[in-house]
Amino acid sequence: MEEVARRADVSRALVSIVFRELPGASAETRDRVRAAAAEIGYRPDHRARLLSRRETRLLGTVFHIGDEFQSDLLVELYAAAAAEGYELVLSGVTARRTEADAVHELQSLRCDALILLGPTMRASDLRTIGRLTPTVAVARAVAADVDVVRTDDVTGARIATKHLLDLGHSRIVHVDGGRSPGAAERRRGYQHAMRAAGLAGLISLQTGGLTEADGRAAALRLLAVGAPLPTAAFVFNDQSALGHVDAFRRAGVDVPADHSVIGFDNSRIARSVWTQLSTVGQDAPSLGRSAVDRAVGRLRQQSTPRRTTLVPPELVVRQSTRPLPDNR
Amino acid sequence: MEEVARRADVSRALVSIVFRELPGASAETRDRVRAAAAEIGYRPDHRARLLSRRETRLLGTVFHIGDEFQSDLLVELYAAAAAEGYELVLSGVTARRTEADAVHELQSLRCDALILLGPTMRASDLRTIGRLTPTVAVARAVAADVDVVRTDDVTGARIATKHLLDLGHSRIVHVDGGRSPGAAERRRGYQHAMRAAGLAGLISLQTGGLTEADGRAAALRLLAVGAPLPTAAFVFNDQSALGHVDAFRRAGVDVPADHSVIGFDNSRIARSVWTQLSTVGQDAPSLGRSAVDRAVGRLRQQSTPRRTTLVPPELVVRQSTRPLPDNR
DNA sequence: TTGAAAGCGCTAACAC
DNA sequence: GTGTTAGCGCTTTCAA
Repeated sequence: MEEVARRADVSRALVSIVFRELPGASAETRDRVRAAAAEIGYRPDHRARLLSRRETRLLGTVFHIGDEFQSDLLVELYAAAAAEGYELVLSGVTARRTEADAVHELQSLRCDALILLGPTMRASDLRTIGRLTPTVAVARAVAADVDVVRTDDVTGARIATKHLLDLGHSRIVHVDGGRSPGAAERRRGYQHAMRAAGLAGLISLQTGGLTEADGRAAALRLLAVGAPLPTAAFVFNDQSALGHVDAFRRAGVDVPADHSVIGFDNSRIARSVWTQLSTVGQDAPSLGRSAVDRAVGRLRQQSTPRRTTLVPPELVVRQSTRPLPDNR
Repeated sequence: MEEVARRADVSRALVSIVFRELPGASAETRDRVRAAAAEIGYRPDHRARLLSRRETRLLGTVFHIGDEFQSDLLVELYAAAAAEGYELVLSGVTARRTEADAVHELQSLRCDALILLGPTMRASDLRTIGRLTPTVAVARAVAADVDVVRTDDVTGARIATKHLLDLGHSRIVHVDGGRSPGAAERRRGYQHAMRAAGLAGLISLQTGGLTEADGRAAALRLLAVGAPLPTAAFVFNDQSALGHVDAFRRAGVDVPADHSVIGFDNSRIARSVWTQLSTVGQDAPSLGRSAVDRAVGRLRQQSTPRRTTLVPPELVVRQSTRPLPDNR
């Protein structure tokens, strides 16, 4: 820095001002300083900067490595953070690196706030973290006293069911997510939609889960009961929906001609030409923006009450859902 | 730190020793210090630590957010780095955040070495980076003067082709990756294997690419030519292979009964029950370990010549490849 | 715009 | 084991 100052023939303080983009230097001087820095390849030392600043302007983000949807979120978080003048610091969770490990790393960096993607830790641990640092939990309902930003699962399930209803279906089964996060909400949304359509009597729930195997098992149970089969199914998530479709097809049922299926998540596999699965997609851009907004908002105004932000999901119609044939 | 020292009734220096796990403190003292730290929730300030250390013991890692395989690598890198006493710092690339941006962040943190996953930047830029900081490029062949750790594509292609040959096939087509990274090597491996089997005359190449659409287009071209169709295909990657399979099936060809297909990458979609694609998998654990070993090795011994480490891939047999029926 | 001074919370080196 | 000193490379504050 000293060297840059010397070359640009200004003071060290001025170099600092230029690199922090603060007022107090003429455009001409800024150019001169930047040129001098470029000459010797100077780049401000981030470590020193962090240490000396009162606030780090760091948003620590914990994510689960390999999670497809969290990747989408990270993309949005990077953009939103930059727009707010904050920097994102990533800390990944793996089988051998716990969420607690990841959080500790970020805490020791003195991040101003923490954004936790799909945290699975105990509510009490979350609360402890939240007391120390402003914390936003994303994409998971948690009972701890922290800000939460997540998709409105009830609405999502209602949208999915409504889509099938609009296509003329009435014998619609819901293969649920068992005890998975969000499963209760999606059951509720399905039931609401059915009741709203005056089809309370046709509400039909099958216990499912997160995996293809879960979807397959539930489908086999349905098929074992025999006719009348439901003409449509709303399945907890895309993975399970694929198992469901596969089981129905193997049993000789034409999907979607004789049986429509809609999933949830808009995961990558649902987009493949192989599957072309209709589904409900989470709004990653909104979730990302909201998460950063909440974090930054709390930093600006400490006393805001913690609250949950619900982001509505959107219907994604592909090839696995069709109007009910006239003869059914 | 001062406060911890006071409570544990030791000097600040001792606290430092305990937290760095250096020799020079009795077990009893260590316990006392740790207890005192826990009492007040003390955790060493990472920023200060980084600033004062001569070496940061940081391995900066640039990865492309959303890339499935790079996620697998990150998991291994975290483990390998920890084992070597280094810390991993992640910096993600998105549509709006370039590799250069990601690298700059890591440089300003003064990472001891850089690990770049699948770098797509120009060789000259890579060279510039490599001159400043020890750098390892992973999973991509680059002509710059940096260390490279990548899968042995030639061997992988040979293994895939050999698998088909072992099943009795001889009319084996290779749908290649066009100008994609690795495509030339895989073509070479295929040709080697065919020649080694005395089938040079049956070598058949189709121009393909990275996507399902590419695989489909190549398949349609093959189908248009009419019989005799190849009885097996080795396709550049899993995605393209799925397009290939889909096109053949739609044309009434039974895969795998009448046409075996093997892909490359062992991507998540290949593992799905839907696809059950035989493929060639990159050895993520070895690649990750090798990358860290190279980086750390160079830090310990600056003068090591730069070199490329080739990691052999492995055959993954699933349901898309079958022995050649006797009547063919 | 400048210059000076203090400080961020550690590590490192050394004498004790 | 202790205590001291000297940084690490910035930001922050203040008076000029």
